[in-house]
Amino acid sequence: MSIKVKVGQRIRELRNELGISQEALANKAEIDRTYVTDVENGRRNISIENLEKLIDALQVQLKDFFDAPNFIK
Amino acid sequence: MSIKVKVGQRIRELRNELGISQEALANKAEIDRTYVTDVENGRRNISIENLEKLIDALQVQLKDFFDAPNFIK
DNA sequence: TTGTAGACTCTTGTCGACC
DNA sequence: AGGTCGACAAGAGTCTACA
Repeated sequence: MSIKVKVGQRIRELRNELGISQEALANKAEIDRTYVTDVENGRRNISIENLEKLIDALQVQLKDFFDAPNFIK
Repeated sequence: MSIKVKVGQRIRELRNELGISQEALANKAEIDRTYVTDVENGRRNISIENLEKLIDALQVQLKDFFDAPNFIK
């Protein structure tokens, strides 16, 4: 499975834990809502700057974002 | 300090620990050497796919790459 | 609320060359 | 070995609109 898909799944997982909509997350992170949809569905190769914004908005540390079974090799 | 700069510093740190050149790292990760230079110097907003390639080539886990003082908030 | 599509701008990422 | 430049194709990221 590609890293894009794994990142998308992890974002969706954390967003659901927070109980907020894609639009609310996009607003918090100050990025486009339709772009969040694409990222969650593994269709975009997100840059580190936008990934950091999303992870901040999800209120986790970068290292904890990647501390999930999917990311371990 | 921007995430681009932090990522660049961390890549350089880990590359130096491995004792390999930018060119050797670029070859291992299958990305362009001049691009590695720019990334290490914090001038490029790298995508998750290329960042994963570099981190693989540096032989660390994603979560360990981001488990450094610079990245903790 | 989420997903998709189209059109758009600007940057990523590659490559060759030179220092 | 590392840094920079210039040119380029490809893709990131935005926005409007509609289902």
